[in-house]
Amino acid sequence: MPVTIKTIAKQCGMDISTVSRALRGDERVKPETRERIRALADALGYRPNLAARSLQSGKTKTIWFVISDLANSFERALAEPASALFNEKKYDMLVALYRHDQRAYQRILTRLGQGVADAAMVVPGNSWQLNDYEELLSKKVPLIFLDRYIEGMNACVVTTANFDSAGQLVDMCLEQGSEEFVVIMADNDTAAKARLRGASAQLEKRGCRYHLIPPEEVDEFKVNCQHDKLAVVANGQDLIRRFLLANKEQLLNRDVVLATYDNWHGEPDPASVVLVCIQDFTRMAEIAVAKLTDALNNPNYSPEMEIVEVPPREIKVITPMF
Amino acid sequence: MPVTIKTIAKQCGMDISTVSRALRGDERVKPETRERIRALADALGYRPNLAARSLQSGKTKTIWFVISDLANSFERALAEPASALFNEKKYDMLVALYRHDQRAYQRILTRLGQGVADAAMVVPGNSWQLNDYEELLSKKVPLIFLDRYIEGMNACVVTTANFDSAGQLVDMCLEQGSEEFVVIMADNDTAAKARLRGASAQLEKRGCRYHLIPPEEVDEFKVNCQHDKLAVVANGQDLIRRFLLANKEQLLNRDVVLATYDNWHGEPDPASVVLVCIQDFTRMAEIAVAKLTDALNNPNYSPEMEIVEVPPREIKVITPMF
DNA sequence: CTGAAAGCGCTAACAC
DNA sequence: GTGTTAGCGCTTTCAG
Repeated sequence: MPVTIKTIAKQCGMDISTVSRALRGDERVKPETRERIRALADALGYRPNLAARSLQSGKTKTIWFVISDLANSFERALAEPASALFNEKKYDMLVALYRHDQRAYQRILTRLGQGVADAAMVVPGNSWQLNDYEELLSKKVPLIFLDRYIEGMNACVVTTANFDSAGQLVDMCLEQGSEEFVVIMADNDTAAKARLRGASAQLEKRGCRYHLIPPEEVDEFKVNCQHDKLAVVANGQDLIRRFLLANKEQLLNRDVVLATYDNWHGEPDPASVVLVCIQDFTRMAEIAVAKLTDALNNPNYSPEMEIVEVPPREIKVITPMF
Repeated sequence: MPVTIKTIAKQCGMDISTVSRALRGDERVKPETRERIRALADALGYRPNLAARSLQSGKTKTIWFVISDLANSFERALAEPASALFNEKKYDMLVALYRHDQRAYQRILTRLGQGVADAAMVVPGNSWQLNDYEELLSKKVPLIFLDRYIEGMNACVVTTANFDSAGQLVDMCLEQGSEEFVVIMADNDTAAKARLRGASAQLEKRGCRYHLIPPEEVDEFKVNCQHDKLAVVANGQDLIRRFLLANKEQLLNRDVVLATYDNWHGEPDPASVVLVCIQDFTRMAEIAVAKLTDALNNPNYSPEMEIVEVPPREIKVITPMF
């Protein structure tokens, strides 16, 4: 039998309400009895039943961080600082995975609607609909979107300054001498869209020749370069590698610069330089957590559209080690 | 006001108990009324309150997957299949991070003791103590350890066949012609220990010259090679790269083979070949989930020491792309 | 087939 | 300073 406040009450001949008060540090309980009760609770290994507490209070002191999977460094880099920050504010943060699975994701939203968490941070999939969230919005579950968001949705969004950073990457490639560009970018979510627009806008502005490759075609697309110095800009190392593989011959005698986001593993080969735009995960986590705790502390919270753009932390320049 | 079974009961003039039964598909409710009630519940957007349900039942239908952070591919690769498998069995799986932080980890164990989850899968940190778990063990919370475990603990463990796989890697390096080995491996957890033992045992058996480098020293350790064909065996790409960096000069004119676990990003440079032992994450997840659901369905479950060793899925051979 | 009632563990308004 | 009581939403006997 688990130890409840009732057990404790019996053992020390007090009423359960006194025990409850003592354990939660209510001023009205006489200091001695409070200590006596606490000591007893400790001795018995008492643990408050969270289900009961949350049934009573309507709160869980839990936040869900809803993401597709753990493949993307963005989500991963965010999870750790966010969890630490929530812990400081006496919340537990848990990661829920929807695995690119519509059913799993509906299930998570349903759970949130059932009050498993007091609020949620979400990195949505790119086919998600506004009306999936209607229930949560109407229940006023504080919600914050990270990186990308659902268009038309009334919620706070924390995202990297994607348009600007893509332009910055283009300019840095130019500084490295690039004369022609390959841009491999999707436009299936708001973050990708902004990057794509940012890169193209800058390239137009600089009057550069460039090729736009949709990620689906990267394995077949044969690029037709006119210049010797090529830059490849893409969302992630994997896309770049697949492009390079598909265009091996073209690239053998060319000077290549690569530009991407978040991560580069290993040598720059076959490029001379890799530029990596590192997003400011810590800052984004801080902002998201602050916004969410504000909402939680605000009794008449109501969702409001707001987009917070966080500039990248740095653009890392990776050169060969060997 | 949220919709409860009471709301529904009032609206259709039935008792709450009937509504409860109808919603959970109890045979005793007349099919018509059952449908009527269900339709009404749907229309009102009823969502069962999980806190209430779990207070009543003592169950949460939730599993926690407790890991340090999302940096290791092992934990990440496990999370997705495990979460899918649990969903199939009507459980929600959530990832809890302890961030290499003793307090965070204690907090998680406390929560588990408070019944936030019906069971947990744990990848423990390497300084964890048996007595941290006493409470959970005594409360008979089903627990399963993955990859590594707490020595002396009465719990089921699912791990890769680390001893054997390390030996296999050594042999495959030999097949590639390696004549001398560098082994960079820690011995601070049971999995690392097994790999270290496995590699050394095989090297002894084959009579190979080898150097053992503790990970802490990898950045300074200057290896003194006698042969031209060197193999570097380590837990992870990062350690290997740091070793290579620290021993650049030594390696310039040597033929190098690298061997590691789980992942290799990018080109093999400066090696000719990288051997990557891929653990069988799906299989491990399957076993862990099966064991755990068995325990959950077993009314008189009691923890029992058992180590399940899963052979690696494959040893991938990575050769240069360019 | 349905209703009445107890109770899961805890909190909080209200007594005294 | 402490006890009494009602109730959070749901499940589950037990009656009828």
